[in-house]
Amino acid sequence: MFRRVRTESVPAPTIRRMPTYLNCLLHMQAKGMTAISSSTIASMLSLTGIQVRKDLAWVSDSGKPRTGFPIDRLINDIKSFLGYNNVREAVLIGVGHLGGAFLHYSGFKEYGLAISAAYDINPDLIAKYKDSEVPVYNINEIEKHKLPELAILTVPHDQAQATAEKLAQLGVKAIWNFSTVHLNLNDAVIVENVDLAQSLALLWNQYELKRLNANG
Amino acid sequence: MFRRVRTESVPAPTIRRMPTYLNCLLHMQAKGMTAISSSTIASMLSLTGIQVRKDLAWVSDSGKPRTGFPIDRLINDIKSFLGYNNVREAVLIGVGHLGGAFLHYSGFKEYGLAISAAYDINPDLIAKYKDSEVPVYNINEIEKHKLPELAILTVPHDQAQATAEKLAQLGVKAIWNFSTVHLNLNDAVIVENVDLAQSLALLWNQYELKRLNANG
DNA sequence: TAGATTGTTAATCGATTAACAATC
DNA sequence: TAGATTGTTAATCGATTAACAATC
Repeated sequence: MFRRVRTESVPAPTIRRMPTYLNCLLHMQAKGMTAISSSTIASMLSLTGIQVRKDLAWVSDSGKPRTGFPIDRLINDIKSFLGYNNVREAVLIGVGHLGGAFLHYSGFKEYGLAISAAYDINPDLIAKYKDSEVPVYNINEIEKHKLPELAILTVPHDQAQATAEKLAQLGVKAIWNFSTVHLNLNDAVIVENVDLAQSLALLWNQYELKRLNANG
Repeated sequence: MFRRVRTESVPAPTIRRMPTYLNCLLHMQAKGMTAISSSTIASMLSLTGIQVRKDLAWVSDSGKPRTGFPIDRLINDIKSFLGYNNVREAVLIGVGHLGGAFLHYSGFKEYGLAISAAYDINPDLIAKYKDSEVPVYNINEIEKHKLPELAILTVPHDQAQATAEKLAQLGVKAIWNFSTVHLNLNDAVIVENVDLAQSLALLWNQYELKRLNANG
């Protein structure tokens, strides 16, 4: 297991590509491969070998001239970098359509993420998940509980800022924000936004560009 | 309505920020404001005035010295850029947890996106949405239907590539890919990936960095 | 050894930031 | 008019790509 002494921090684009590399490697591992070169990875992911090598150098020193990267070890190095080898607990705030889907979604545990409890303000939704494996509490009770440092925020946009402030007050250190609202919080709290509209905007822009080019 | 003659294309980071600007402006509009300066927008979104001005220059020429940007017109210019003023039809492929949430989600229509039909391979899921407003068909029937050019792909990862190939064959030009698989398709098809693991990786990295700094 | 593939150092490219002239 | 705020042109910063030496 490789751990770089982090004087510089890993570039954000590199971090974003890591789960993609991991996925690709798991696929090749399942196929029985034991080693792979950067250029093979690159061609599978529509990248360049240089970029793959530079990215992987941040998290692993397992690359060997001639043979490339040993898949098992590289997978472990990436998982370790991404924190998948430890379990991180999180609370889920809001169990509407999206939050409800997360409550059922078993995939998070592959990312080392475990939802320990969920909260909502709506008694109907709380009742709906009465028999859920993850307990769903009324948000009024949240102050009675010891919270983990990570929260997943899936509340309607008009409640996002107020809820986030309360979470920060209760000791939450990082918020995975699925509302479209930009949260204004103390710098001590890390916020990562997931906004589908951003992704859709990129898709649409490319689509239109291609259409315009095609039609002269 | 402003339309730049696109010789250069809009930078991706700029495109990604557009929905955030729009959201902020809608908020201020609801509060009764009629004009706003780039630096006010910037302070609300933790950006700089310069960046906001440069971004907005791509989609609007409504900025005026002394008074800033007229909110109504700017909103319209951004909506127009993002394609929210027209309706784009899309098919939804896969109605599991995430796809099911999308089927109910009314928010897409604000983005000018309308799900015209959904498909799945699982008869139980098809039956579950028997009375859904959006019809859910068996994917075996998909070839009988005329498809729109946009597809939302929410199938399990082991079916993603094959399904995408079929969609491409049937004339789909753009795929919004929620599976974690990198799709290898003809260049004619645009693919935009949404991978929660990428976002989680960024969150986690920041969290760890801060923790390491705090603990010396 | 020879040669494929790595990691590093330098060059390029693009986005952000700074400086400032234009203008309502 | 004076001054606040815009848009533009230049400088900086960071990521990607290229060139190449190191090495198994």
